[in-house]
Amino acid sequence: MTARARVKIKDVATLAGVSTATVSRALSAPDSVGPATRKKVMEAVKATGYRINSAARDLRQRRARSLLILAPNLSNTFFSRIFAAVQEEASSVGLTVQISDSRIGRDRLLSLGYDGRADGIVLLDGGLDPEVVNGWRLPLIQLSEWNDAYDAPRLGIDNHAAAGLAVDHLVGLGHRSILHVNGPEENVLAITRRQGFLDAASRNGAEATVFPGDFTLESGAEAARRWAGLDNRPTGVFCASDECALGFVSECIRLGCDVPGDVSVVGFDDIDFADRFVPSLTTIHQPRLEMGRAAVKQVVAMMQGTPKAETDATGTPPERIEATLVERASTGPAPA
Amino acid sequence: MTARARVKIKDVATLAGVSTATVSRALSAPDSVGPATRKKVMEAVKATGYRINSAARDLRQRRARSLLILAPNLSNTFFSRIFAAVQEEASSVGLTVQISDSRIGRDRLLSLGYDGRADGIVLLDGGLDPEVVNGWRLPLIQLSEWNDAYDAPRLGIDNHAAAGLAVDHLVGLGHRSILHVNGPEENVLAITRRQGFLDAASRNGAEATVFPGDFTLESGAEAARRWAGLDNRPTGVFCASDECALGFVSECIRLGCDVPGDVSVVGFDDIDFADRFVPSLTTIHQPRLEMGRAAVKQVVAMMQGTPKAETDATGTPPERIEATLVERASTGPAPA
DNA sequence: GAATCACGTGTAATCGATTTCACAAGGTGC
DNA sequence: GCACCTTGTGAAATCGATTACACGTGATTC
Repeated sequence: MTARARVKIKDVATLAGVSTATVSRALSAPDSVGPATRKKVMEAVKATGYRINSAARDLRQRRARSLLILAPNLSNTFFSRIFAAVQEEASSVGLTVQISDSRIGRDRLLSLGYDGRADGIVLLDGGLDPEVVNGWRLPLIQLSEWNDAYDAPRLGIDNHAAAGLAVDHLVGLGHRSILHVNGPEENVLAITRRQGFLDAASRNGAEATVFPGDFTLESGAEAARRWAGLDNRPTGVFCASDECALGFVSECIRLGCDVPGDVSVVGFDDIDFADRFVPSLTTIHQPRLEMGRAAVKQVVAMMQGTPKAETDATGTPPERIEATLVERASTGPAPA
Repeated sequence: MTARARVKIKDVATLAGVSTATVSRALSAPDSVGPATRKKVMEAVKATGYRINSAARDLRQRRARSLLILAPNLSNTFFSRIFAAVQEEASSVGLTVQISDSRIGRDRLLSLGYDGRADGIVLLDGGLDPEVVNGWRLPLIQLSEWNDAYDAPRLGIDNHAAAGLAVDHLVGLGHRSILHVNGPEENVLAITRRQGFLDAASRNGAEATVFPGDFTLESGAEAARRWAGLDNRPTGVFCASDECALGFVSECIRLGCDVPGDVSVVGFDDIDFADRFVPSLTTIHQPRLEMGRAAVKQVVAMMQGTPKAETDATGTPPERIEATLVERASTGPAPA
């Protein structure tokens, strides 16, 4: 409550009549000091309103009790729930969270993982320069997106198989010609989903078409206009993201087509609006809460020294988290 | 590139044949060392791959070059764009960003603003214990939400007036009976918007009704069901948030009502989906990018020592950022 | 030519914690 | 009653930077 100068451990020590070493121990390992001393210290702490100075502790302990989250676009709605999960889990084990757009300058980026402010990284971007990523000597986990050139474990759903779920669902409803609205060309997720789409279509003997896209609402709308102009319109559509799917559906409705009467649309991610949109969106559900939590748990495990041999083996199979298809109102039987 | 132990300033100094003081100066104030020395140092830095240890620098300089953002719910789509703006602006002035849910435990929260890890706070939550907030002795700005008990400047739109815009718009379209779906009882934004709604309705001589809500999609849907059960349904609806409005509209459509044919709906915030929803949502636009940027600029100014007298004057009028009404497809003339 | 100044640099103190090491006091075992 | 733990504590080194202060050099001023 004292509004004077910052109180430091020395002040607490003086007030309690002990040494700073004892105060430090009383706070970080209460069992290592005598009960009477502990009580005196705690009282002095309370009386002075002492709060530790993290910089000093971080310096001495050479760690920051902090995690860094990097994502290519902080305003992306898909990420926000992951941020929340990561922050929650991190906070529960006493770690603070630093967040940054991963598309800041190369040098700034390098510094982030190098300045000792974080002691673990959750990376949601597979598009960074591998040299930068591998240059960091910090426990790091790739979440959702990945890059084979990164020398770090990954965590996420099986995107190839998930795309298959979408195709199987559409085929099961009788759709024989299916369109895929792709994500950005160079994005691993997009590439994997696209391949999963093609493989599943071929496995099911369905006709497959692919339109370019970039995960955004606009690209979905654009694809819808292009789709509307086709002679033989595919009756089933699998979009590489929910935003794209929502854009597609909106534009269809605007163009006077009925969803799912004229065309069935499946999205990917199950973002918050997916079930509130009209029609609600059939989509691939990614358990983002679970993903965020698992990522933190794994980074923390690495921080606590999982044997190096295990963590930096490039061949480590990615940890898999189950994705499921949620059937909603944007898909229905193929029109006759 | 050397993969050996972390290199420190001493190593650079040795390699360059100068003292650590000179290295430090060469890096932080290049003009203060001779050109030849500077060159030697820079080369040594490059050769060793030296990166500063922030903990050491933070300790010595008693600052962290870091901003803390606090929001009541990190996965809220309204905030994500603000986060992005804050991060971008902060990064551009060399600050890193720490993020946390503001509804973590009181003690953890206190520590966040007290442990020297941040030297400025952007607070997006008006519902915290004022004792905690005022206990922090850090430049702090209230963004979007505010609390009169916080002893800190605020930044945001004029919510009272903005609600008026919504009402005026509906009245202008001929609606005489208007429903407001409120936000959480104790939330300042909700309270202010509600009051703005009531005042504007009375000023316009329109009939006003208020339903409870909590900003969520579900509460909007719930309100729609309740609205549908009324004998004399208001024809205009003003929701305290876009999510709520989207929930309301979705549910209306589900119930077979036409928007805006049977009922016109106005939202608040202009989140990303607002213009993609079908029908696209008429809403109050909050310039979140601008808000985030302005907040950072102001905190930074405070950090650099705007005279105390100015920054902690409780009577400082809140900085105002202009909100506008965006007319889209969810509102139309009142049915005859 | 003495006094003064500007400039570049090094030495050492400093930031505020943690942790190693040493040691005193009291308890055990034989 | 001696050797040997165990426990609790303090003194001082340490983490890795920044910076106050002092000093040497050469230029400027009168």
